[in-house]
Amino acid sequence: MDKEEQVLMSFKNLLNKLILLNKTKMEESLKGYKPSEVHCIEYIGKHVDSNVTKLAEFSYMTRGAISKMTKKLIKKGLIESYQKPDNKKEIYFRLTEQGKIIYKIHEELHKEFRERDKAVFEQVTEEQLDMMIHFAEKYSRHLEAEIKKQGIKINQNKFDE
Amino acid sequence: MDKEEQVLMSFKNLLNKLILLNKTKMEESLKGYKPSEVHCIEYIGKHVDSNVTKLAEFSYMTRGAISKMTKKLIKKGLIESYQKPDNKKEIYFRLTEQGKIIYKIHEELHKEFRERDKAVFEQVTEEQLDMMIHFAEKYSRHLEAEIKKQGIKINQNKFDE
DNA sequence: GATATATTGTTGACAAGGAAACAAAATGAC
DNA sequence: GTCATTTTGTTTCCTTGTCAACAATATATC
Repeated sequence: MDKEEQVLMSFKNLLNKLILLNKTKMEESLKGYKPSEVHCIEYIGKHVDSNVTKLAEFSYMTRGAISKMTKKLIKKGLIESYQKPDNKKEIYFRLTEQGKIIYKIHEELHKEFRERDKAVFEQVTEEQLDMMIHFAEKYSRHLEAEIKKQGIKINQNKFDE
Repeated sequence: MDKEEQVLMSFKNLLNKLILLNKTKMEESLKGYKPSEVHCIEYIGKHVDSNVTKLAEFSYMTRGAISKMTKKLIKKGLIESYQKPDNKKEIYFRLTEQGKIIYKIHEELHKEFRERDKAVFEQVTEEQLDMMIHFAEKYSRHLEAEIKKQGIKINQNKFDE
């Protein structure tokens, strides 16, 4: 295995572990809420006028899946939908009071995770962090161009958090 | 969003795009074979005496899921199982001739992917690659320790390829 | 304006994978 | 040796998410 592959493998491994650990932690603090649901709440909490399509793109999931999930979140009373007077097609979401509580807890958890991993980040310089971000974004843009070239719809699944 | 978060977000984004693109490419070349199946074939091709448990650990999936998948792969004639005379419990897998063909095609695809992304890697130095690998592995080990501390079983899903 | 095309959200059928319970065998404790 | 514990693989039930078809609305073209 050469270095190119090694980089990607180590990233995959890292994120798998991170997902596993954080998911387990989250299930303790937020019993009854699935990671994908919390993820959805997080996005809605951070973006005004989020709708099914935008959520799907952000989450790398299909609109169908998001449609079902938002319905469930509405039923659970965590989000509510609304429309605008000049558009009868698009449906937007916002958090309910209960949803905001979940959002808050999730934020706290994130802080906890950061605290937990602080030691690791203390061992790299800011320049190194910048370098990695730059690399990942450059690579991302390269893939983005390839995806466009192929005419692939970004709707498939994977890697949330 | 601070830099710590930004690094992880950019990694997630990168891998999501990579998975999406490679998956689509793979579905063209290997019609009828799911990414998880190919992934499984890849592991079996690379490791002698692979069994359900090892495959599960490697793939971040449950033994149940792997058990079902290997059965399907056997039915499709891509792998075969065998046992050792001194162990009536463990069941090992190896590729059939047909499986080796799939393995080969997958290898070729990988080369193709590397070629496609060469330009990105040409813009970073070997030291930078080393640095990133080192960071990811260090972080991984940190999480590994945390996971052990919590007594979590590594069995959940996510991030293959 | 009218009409074709694209976008948005929804649904039902289906498949993949997780959780938990289980049997069989291996390992460990004594 | 015997008995308890652990490991391994399997199965059943259930949840999640994809796919594809669809209706409703919006946008583009003429």
